[in-house]
Amino acid sequence: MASAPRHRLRFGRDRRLRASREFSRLKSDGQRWVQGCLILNWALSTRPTGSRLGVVTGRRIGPSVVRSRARRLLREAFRRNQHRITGSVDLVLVARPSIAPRTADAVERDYLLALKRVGLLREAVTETPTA
RNA sequence: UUGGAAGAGCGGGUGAUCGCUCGGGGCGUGAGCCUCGGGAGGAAAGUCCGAACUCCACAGGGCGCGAUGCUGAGGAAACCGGUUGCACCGGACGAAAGUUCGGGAACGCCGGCAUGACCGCAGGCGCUUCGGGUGAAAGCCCGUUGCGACAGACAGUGCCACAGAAAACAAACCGCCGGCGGUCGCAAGGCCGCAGGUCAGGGUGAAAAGGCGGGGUAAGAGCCCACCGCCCGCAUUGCGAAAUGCGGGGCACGGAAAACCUCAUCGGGAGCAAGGCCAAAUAGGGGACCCUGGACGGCCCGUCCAUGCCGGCGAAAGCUGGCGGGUCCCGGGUAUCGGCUGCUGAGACAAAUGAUCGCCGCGUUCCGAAAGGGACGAACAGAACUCGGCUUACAGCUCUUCCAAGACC
Repeated sequence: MASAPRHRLRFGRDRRLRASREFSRLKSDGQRWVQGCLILNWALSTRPTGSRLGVVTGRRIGPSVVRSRARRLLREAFRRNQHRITGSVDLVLVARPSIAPRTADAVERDYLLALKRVGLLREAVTETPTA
């Protein structure tokens, strides 16, 4: 019955980082962890409305179609697991070139492992809800 | 049927769950929620050409720079105007399906409508393949195949590797020819040497300085002649590229114009990070330099226009100070990838168009006698103002035409 009161997995504009200075702030002042095909930059946020995400896909990971796919996969990993983050955090996911051949499942595993290593992952009751 | 070439088209479908984005409608004090609808490509790519749109600049001439280059007649979209009036919205009628009226403006149609290193069509010229005709041959003619960014290499400057004696005001290696000297020989003549003549022959080369036949000559040579080719001029025909004819020239003319260049035609510049509006303002601090500047944004020329106001000195010309003006630098202000717009029947601005799963279809392969089942795979690639052309990338599939091979009748 764990899925009955399930939170919505929305990802609207208020859940994204949109200002350039916020990206710069996280890059200079935030914490940093490298895991597999991604780099995690994060900092605790004072906003009460929930964690926010920004995605960086540089030109060196491939042509436009590869960059778009990487951005969507990273965004999807955040969206599906947004309620498992402890507290309110601003985080930036930077794609690395090795993301290109990976499946969505593999990207999500790297993402969750990175969150776990930096202590942002809530180990709670939703560990294995259904499957 | 298989394979190949050319051309054209397609570039998986469908459903569920969770999401994104834009617009319409509804609910909510609000955050927001619900619902309906739209949401990547044939190349969205490269940015090679052009158009549209926007701003800036703009009396004239010359130089320079860039683009184009056989001829003729055609062919586009965005955009603008007109017409029609789809989606959608509103009103009326109706039980409903729907009908009708108004708004709306896409696709389409007509016109504005041009240009190209674009697309085919028709033609000219040059080279080329094959066949035929003619001729002693060279060549010429007819048909045919393919190719040509196809103005000029007798306006000029420069370049042409290697080989070769010589490579563009040509050239003498071998050979050929006569003369002189020596030598041998009875002689004809042979051999050696010297200074010459010569380009018919050999050899090198992508190319050897018109071809071929005859005359001529010591040998030769357009040295002379016929034919052919080439160049120049004129005439005729054709819209034209050109063709044909006549006359003249003994030939002076190799390649490359994608080395420079010459000729002809055309050409303002920058681009949606264009441009407009908003905030704060009839705001505005400091320093340096200048006072002739503009037309001129590459350079030059002549020409034209304006060259202000106040004060001091001076008879005036002029000098000088201030106001003012110009250029550059620093500072202040602060939203700094600022907001709105441009901007869309996809329309964002850290940038949506997605993720997962199921079924069907397609291809390869495996198991199976078959029915069927399993595994794997599915290209190139992602809009940012719009449009047309070009180029490049692309798994697989479909259609048309042609070619080759095979099978059957």
